[in-house]
Amino acid sequence: MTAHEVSLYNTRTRRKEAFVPIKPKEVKIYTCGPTVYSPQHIGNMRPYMFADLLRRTFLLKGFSVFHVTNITDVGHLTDDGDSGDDKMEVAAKKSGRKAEEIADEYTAQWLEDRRLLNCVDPDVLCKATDHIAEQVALCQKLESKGYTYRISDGIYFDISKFPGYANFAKLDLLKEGEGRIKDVSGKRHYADFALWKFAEKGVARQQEWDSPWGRGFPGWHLECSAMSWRYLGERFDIHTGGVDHIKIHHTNEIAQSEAAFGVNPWVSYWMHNEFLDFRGKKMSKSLGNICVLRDLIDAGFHPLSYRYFFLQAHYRKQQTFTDEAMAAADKGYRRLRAVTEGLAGCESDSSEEGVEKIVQRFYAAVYDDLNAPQVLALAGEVVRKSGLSDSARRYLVELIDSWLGLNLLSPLSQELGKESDPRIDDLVQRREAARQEKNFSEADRIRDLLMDEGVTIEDTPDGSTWHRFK
RNA sequence: GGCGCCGUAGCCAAGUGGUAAGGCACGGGACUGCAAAUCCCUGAUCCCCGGUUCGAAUCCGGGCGGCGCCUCCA
Repeated sequence: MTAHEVSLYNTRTRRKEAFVPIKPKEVKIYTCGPTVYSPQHIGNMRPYMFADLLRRTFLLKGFSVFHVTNITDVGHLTDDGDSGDDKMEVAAKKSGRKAEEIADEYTAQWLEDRRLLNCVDPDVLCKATDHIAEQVALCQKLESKGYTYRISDGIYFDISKFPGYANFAKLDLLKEGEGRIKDVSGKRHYADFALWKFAEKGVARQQEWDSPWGRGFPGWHLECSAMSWRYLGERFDIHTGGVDHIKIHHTNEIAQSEAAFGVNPWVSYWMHNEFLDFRGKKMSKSLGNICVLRDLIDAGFHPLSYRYFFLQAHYRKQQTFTDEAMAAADKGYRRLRAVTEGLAGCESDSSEEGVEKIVQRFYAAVYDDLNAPQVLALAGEVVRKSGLSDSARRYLVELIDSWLGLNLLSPLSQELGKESDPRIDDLVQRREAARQEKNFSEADRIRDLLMDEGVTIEDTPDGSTWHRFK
């Protein structure tokens, strides 16, 4: 335990603040999850690695953590003016498959990528389609309190009934998006948003449900309020997501939740991760410059090298992804781990002089708004420059890795699986024999041969080993 | 047009008032038959101009440049 207090940047107040939980020693976190209509690219994974760090931070602090993440599998329109199509429906139509099938496929991929990136599973992983009743209930609650109105297209939230609407994102409602009101006839203000959309007559939707207002489907913003309500209550500590959600999605969540529950603030701390840039632009599906984790693995990178890459920059800053930077991260990660995995067999000793000082620096960096780059630098210092004994280093690496989540103490070679190939073994042996006879031209010929097919040889005092580098 | 962010060595990046973390690459050295791997050494005064201050990358003003949101996006 340590005296440091956790300091987090709160979007709601635009300041770094000391964290004060609603209930002592407990933290309730809600993370906006993926809309599973397409693959999640590596930029999409940033919010989950960030949320994972946040979760680990509170575990380190000795808090009990309850973490909820949603999966959006209905209602997220292609346009936030409430007039676009549902993304799931569009994807289903395009591929001729069932929306549910598509959702399952991309959910599975997302979960697999999370696992590969060592993101601990949330305590609750909830799908919007499994919580229609909660969404209907929340909409009814808002209706009974007079925050809604009905038009031909659906039930809408009336922002004029919620005076603080523009505060969170510091919106200038007179100037922004004035044209949007045209999108849906009957909307009173362009920023009013759909809580429940009616199914269009004559248009077959795969996803629609009965409700007090007739058949239809929930608006996208509603699910987060409804599901957090069910699992976290009417108020909770931290809500996370990408910066792109501040203006519309989170602003709407706040409006409907504070209106429905009569609380203020609904969420104490709002935390947002910045985007990943790729070739000078943000990586996004609409720009088409995406790259998924599988692509990195196929290029020969270790999946956790991408986590290492992520940890090299602060979550609140745009990070630039380049092939060169990714290769640098992969090299740095493998080198670090090659040293730390050797400590796994050591005793762990925290009593050595100098350990406590590093422990304190570690906590200070973690609790200062999750300063991962500094913690990563500290890990390198411990391993290479601290002058501490192996058992002291083992203690520190274990502690630091409990936050970084880089598997620093497990053997990399074992994890990757030792490849066997008798033909290559034979060539390596023939090269060894040639070297013994000082027939170096033959030895080098064999080495070049192997190099051409992506196999590199390493000579050690105990003989030669080989591995594929491609 | 409105709101917000950013500009630190070749690349990715910490640091937000006291004289620039870390990773990768490059170069030099050790090791090696030569390599590879490994280890050691090595580099920046912080976009420009002006101001505040004993002192600024760090605060203020003005430029230049890049990005994000305001339309789907983490």
